[in-house]
Amino acid sequence: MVNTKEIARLCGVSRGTVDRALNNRPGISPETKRKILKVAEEVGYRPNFIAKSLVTKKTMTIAIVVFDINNRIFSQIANAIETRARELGYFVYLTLTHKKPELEKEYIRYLVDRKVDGIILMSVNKGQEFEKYLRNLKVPIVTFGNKISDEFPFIWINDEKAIIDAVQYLASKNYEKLIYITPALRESNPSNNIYGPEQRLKGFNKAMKLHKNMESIVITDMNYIDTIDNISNLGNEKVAFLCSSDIYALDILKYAKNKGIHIPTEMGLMGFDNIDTIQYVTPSLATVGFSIEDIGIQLVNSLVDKIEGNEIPKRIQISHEIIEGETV
Amino acid sequence: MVNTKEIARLCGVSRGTVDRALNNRPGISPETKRKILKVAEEVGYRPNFIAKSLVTKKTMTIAIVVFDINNRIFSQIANAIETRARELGYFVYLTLTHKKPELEKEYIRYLVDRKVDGIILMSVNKGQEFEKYLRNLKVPIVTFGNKISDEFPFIWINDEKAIIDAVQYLASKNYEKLIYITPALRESNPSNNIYGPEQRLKGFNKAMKLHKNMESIVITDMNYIDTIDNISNLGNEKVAFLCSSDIYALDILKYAKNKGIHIPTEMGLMGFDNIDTIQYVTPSLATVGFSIEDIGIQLVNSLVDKIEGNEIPKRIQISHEIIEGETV
DNA sequence: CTGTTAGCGCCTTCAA
DNA sequence: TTGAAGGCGCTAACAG
Repeated sequence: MVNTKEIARLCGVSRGTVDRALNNRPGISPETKRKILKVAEEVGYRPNFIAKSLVTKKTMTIAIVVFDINNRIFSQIANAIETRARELGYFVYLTLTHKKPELEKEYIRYLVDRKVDGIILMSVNKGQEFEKYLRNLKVPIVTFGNKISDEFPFIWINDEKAIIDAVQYLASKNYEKLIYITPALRESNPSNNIYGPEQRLKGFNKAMKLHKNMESIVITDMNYIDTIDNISNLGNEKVAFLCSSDIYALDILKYAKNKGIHIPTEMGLMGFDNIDTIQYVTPSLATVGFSIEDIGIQLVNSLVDKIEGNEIPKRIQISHEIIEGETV
Repeated sequence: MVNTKEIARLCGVSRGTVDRALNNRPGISPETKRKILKVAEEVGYRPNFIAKSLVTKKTMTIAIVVFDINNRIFSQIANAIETRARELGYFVYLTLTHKKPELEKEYIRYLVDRKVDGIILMSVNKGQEFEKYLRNLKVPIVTFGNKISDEFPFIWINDEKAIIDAVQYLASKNYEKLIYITPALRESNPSNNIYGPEQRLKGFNKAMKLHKNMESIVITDMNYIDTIDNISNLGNEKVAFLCSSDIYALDILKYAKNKGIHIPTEMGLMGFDNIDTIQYVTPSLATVGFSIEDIGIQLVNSLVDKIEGNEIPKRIQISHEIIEGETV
């Protein structure tokens, strides 16, 4: 691979002049510039981005750090992030933590060693120690899904309000008893960051105070299907299952079909996230939707803003809406 | 950020010695090594990966270049690739081409400028010019999905045989007429690489020669639902729809439900890919399955092998299987 | 065992 | 307008 030194030799000029020609810097005659560009073209010159990064201290690289992308919602976000980042000239590292706090810390560390310009993070870690860890890294960070603290910009919906709206919607459909499914709460280690699910649960509890005539059960079990199976008295009241994520709702839908339980006459069902998978199921699933793509775009916009030294908002709230469906 | 020069100064030794301590290189006394490591620890020294890459000419980075990851199958592959790559110490760039040939070429070029060690590619481009382009880049490449040529290692199932098996399976269920759905064939520009869909169609045509008593129609239209709607005579023979991808099958399933067409009594339906989405639909979709995770792992293994200078097989064939379902 | 020197390929400053 | 020199932070080769 030919470098600027070689081009300088070929053109009989100095490397500084070659640099001026190649990077449109002032202080060079049109002729020599033309000549240099011509030679560069001929020999197929390509700048070494690594060398450039070493001196400019800019890698034009950001990283997305997330559990995994098997869950639709994360792959959709990653897709949006990559697309927007490329528009702004950034390449993106994909980094999966598999919900392991130590791995997450290690990977973030490595990314900083690699001099990424910024990080988009859905964290498994939380707490003061972690905040200090991130702070010391001195790398621009924006977060989504699981908030870390007010210090790190958070771009997401209002989970609490969204669940309240969902409950309100179910109430308007005359349900008398709600069973809230949120397995994440027990599934993960207590030291893990589960801000999202926590906010949603908080919303649920608040909502129940607003609807005092409604009964409620909260299931935090990963074997929620078994648990449901044991609550066999679906008889007396009009009951609905509200799930903290569509994937659980889909599971329950499947269960109900197998059991021959008719939805929505025998039980109501509502999800959350509006992942694209649900468009293929029948009856169509009621859920809470929001623009995942918008989140991805805003994450990148904010991060790049921060990278460029601007102040950015600590919180951007994405709007949500109730998606009606045949399951309620 | 402190560097080796600073540590050398603090320890009163030369940078060479510091390097020996930090990188476990021989030729250093245990004491000085201990001392240097201690100081490095204290000042929170972190190696600059960019600088290191510049001299070693290794970035420990690979890239995955693919259309997008909205399609489940690609996000599953990307997930597997990232996971395996991290195990081997590589970070991965996610690069989406949105099926635009020029973008793909440009991005690959940039990745090479960034000195990625290798590329995992599902190509939109094809042809001799493109092959030459890749060859000149002199970067290790492995491919999946759309083969480019025998020159570039290809890790994938045998699409042709898989469709033949699918037809065989449908024949065993006594279907008399098959309608093959493969919109990709017309959806994309003729100069695009659609090796996968082409192989599958080839398999379908071959299979039809083996089953001369069966009728067949091939629909290459993106508006296949409309087309199907016009073929209203589902009356006489026992007919099945075979789709080149599960996403089309899911679409048809939805259509049939809306139309009140009963599956499988009034028509059979079979997909391809076995994406995880289908586990939630009823009736359960018959399809062709294979280990997507295995493909991801093998892609990384092969690429890294090649990066390390070893010869790797030009073709690794992943096995497939018929997944039975209630739709046939 | 340790220090010195010379790069990797680029950018930046200062002189000429 | 151009050239020369120095440095980004690290590795590598050769002396001592």
